[in-house]
Amino acid sequence: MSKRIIFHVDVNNAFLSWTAVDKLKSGEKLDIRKIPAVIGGLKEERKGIVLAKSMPAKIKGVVTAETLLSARKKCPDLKIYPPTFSVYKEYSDAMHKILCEYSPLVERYSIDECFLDMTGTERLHGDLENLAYTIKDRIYNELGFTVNVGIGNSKLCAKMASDFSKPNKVHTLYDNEIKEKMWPLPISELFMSGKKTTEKLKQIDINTIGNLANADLNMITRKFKKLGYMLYEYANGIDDSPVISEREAYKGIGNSVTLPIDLTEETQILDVLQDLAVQVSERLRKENVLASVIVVQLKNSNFKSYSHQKKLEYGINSVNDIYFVAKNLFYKMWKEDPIRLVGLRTTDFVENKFEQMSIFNPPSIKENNKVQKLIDEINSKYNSKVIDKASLLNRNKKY
DNA sequence: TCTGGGGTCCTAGGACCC
DNA sequence: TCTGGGGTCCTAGGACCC
Repeated sequence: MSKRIIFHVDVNNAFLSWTAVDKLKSGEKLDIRKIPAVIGGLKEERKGIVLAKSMPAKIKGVVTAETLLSARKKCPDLKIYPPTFSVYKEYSDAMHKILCEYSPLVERYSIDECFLDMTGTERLHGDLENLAYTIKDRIYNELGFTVNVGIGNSKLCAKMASDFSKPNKVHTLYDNEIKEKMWPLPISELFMSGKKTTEKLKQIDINTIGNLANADLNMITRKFKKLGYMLYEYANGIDDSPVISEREAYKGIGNSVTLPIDLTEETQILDVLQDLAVQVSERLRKENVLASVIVVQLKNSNFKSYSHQKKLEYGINSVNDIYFVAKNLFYKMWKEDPIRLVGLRTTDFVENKFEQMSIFNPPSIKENNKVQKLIDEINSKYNSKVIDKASLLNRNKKY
């Protein structure tokens, strides 16, 4: 069987590039890619970290994920712009649309990355490396931002290749190039070898991807279990995972929020939890799913995270039901420590159409849901919270 | 460097059943 | 009686990705 040919298209510095392009398009003269600039949260709300940085900011030592405060210390003339996700979605959609012209199999891996399965398209497109350059240049000419294209015989190799050197580059990492191009790289560069795993691998003298590829598989799986097996295969360039063009259904839906100040009062935290229940239940109903596991996560002022979850015998998606379960979880778990982050996640979806009843299932759920759906419809029609829970109205939003 | 928010998957331990 | 071992489910926590 002939080898697959996979492309990985990765937007260079996506958030910053997209903000820059959008500003130019709306008539601004300044290209923020050419000055020290970052995309970051609002620092008054103490959530401020650097999400993306321009090259001039990088040269001054600004790194991703550091606080805006610290970034500004390194670079006093730094310009800070908030992320605008609706704009990012537009550019992401536009790029995806172009890519779909070249292959029927395009996978949206994240907002700024796509995989294309180009296997067997040579007769249509001619030389595929040339095509990669064509695609890259077309995206720049039509949309105004640069991308990297990685080419390989698997998704893993294509992805590793697109990471080689940036920006605006095409790289290959075919199976016969793995030894020469991938094995010399530090182990931290390997997909799925994060900070903790990299540290552990270094402790047993595995410092490069090649070291892992040639290590004893038994020893690796003993120490790292399933992750070890996977990393060993990755280090050898083995990855059969297919390019999947349709988005897989969500396995979980949740929201969390880092608060402007640590909360110490039970009622304040419950208010936040109720807000999250509103958000999460709206999303569940939009996807038309019922969740049977509810997870509440708290992070305290010392950055210690803890969570509690509840498995139900039936699925729920109304605000009242979700908040009820979440509230009970919260009572069980809260240690009366100052809380910095509150999270609410739902997983283990059950089919909405087979609405299950059980003796524990309050009979009001069905009626509740009808009302809830109606509220969703009205709110979406008027694009705002025309109808909301009365208890959410008069609340002190500043916490 | 006083550290976001959206996800997925894995593991270990305990409860419970046979 | 107070002792085994396997299977399954649930829970809490941790690691990784973008």
